[in-house]
Amino acid sequence: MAYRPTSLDFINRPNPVEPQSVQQNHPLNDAPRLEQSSKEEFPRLLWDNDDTSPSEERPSKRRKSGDARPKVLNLPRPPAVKSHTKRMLIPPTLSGLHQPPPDAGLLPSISTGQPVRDTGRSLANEADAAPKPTSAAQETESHARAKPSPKAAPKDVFATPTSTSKRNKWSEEETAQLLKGVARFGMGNWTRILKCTDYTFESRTAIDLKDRFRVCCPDEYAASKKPKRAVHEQSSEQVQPSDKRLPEKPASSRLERKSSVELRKMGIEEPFSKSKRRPRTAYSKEEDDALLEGFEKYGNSWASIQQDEALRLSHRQPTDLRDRFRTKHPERYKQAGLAPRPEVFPKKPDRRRIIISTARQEDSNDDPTSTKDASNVTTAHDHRPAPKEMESNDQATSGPPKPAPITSLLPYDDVFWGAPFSHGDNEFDRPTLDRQILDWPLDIARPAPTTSSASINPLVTVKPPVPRHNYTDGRAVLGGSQSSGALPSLAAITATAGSDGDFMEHLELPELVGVLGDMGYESNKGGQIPSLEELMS
DNA sequence: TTAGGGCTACTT
DNA sequence: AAGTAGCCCTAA
Repeated sequence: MAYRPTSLDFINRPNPVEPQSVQQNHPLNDAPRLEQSSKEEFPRLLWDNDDTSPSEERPSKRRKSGDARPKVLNLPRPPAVKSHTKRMLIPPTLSGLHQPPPDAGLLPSISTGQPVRDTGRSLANEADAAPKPTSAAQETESHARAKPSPKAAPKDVFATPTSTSKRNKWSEEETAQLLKGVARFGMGNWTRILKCTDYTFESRTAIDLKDRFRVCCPDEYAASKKPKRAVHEQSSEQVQPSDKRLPEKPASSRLERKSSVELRKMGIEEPFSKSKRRPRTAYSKEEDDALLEGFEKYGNSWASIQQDEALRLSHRQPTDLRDRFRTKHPERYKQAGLAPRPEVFPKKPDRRRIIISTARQEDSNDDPTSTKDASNVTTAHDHRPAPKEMESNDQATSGPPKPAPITSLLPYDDVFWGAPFSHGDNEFDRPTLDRQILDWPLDIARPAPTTSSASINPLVTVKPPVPRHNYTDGRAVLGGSQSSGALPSLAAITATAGSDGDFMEHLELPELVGVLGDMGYESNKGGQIPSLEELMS
């Protein structure tokens, strides 16, 4: 999830008046933090953390990976983010800057003792001022957002360290900004409102805006959610003065509602318009078939597909057809030489645990009863296991719901092989087994393990996860699964060990035996995985 | 007109 | 809260 800066981010910048003198090192690599760096070091660290020659010019290009340098700081790296992305990720080098210094409570507040927001400015005055470009509006967006607005005084967290609540309460003024933005851009254009420099928000996200609007104007929001016809039917209700609405919500949320009088005070005369966004319409099987047929006929000429009357896709925009094909047939889309849909970075996994699920072999993949019931509307993930399917193991039959077993080992996207398995001083870095492995012998219905060993081989019990992410470089392709081209989990790799003798040649992942070796097991005997008893002992 | 990629409603 | 997918924006 995108990092959301808080007021601490601004407050905890190095104090220009009284620099810290306490030595702080990076918790991961013991490198000195930026706070200790001199002014000369600062840009150097930003641009090139290993460059020790001050006279050397800053390189105009990024260095190639082959340009080996001896003193590279081995910092963990965040996921690659495009330069123009709006996600605000703090470089690891700066990771200490958004944490309170150890002596934060001793430092005076940077805000000059005015934690109370300036609420004296009346909403009417605010409304009178038409949304004209302000000085803040003339700044760049990032600048404007990085610099706390004078209207939104930062919380005095140093003076009251215990009051650093995670709840960022909406002020009247901020709410007025939001409502004016909605009146201007329409409901649904939350990001646009957020980006607009005419309005200032306190570290809000687009979802925050939507949530706040839903609280303040629940009827308008609800009306905007209804289908178009229903919205028209509700039009009289929509223009009804909001202070006469029937109370359906608890009193607490009613207090937040904005009456039409209040809205008028803010300069909002017209009822809120809905976002111009078209309603979502799922694709039918007929449309998908026609689209596939059209693609085979016209290729990526989406306009041609749309205009072909025989395909009956004229109600879809060419771009929509492209979008649908990209989602529905990613492989074919890729084969056409087109870039796949940009990947959304998954949540950072918890690498403290390696969970081995006790998924049964018989309920894997081939069980048609466990698949999500097919609806008329097809989706692009039809070939994937639905979440319900993953939970359809015997553990889910009764009793309190257990957390769904995680069927992949060592998620690929955050593998940091250097430290966790080599640092013996942190037990949380060590792999562990899920307790559900202990249920395995109780399952009498289970077929005998494929190994002849009398001991339980936990790795045989691993349910190979269905690949979810495709990779085009083929660096991690198992056996014959070339077509999917997906990076398998370690579970999938180990489960197929022995059936495919040379699979290791295609992998860049570390061998499991190496991992086990770091746990204290000697590098294996002939590729044998240690038994559960050995692992548990 | 298309490609690339972001936004957001909706579902789980 | 996270994932998915339909819609949207914008550069080329």
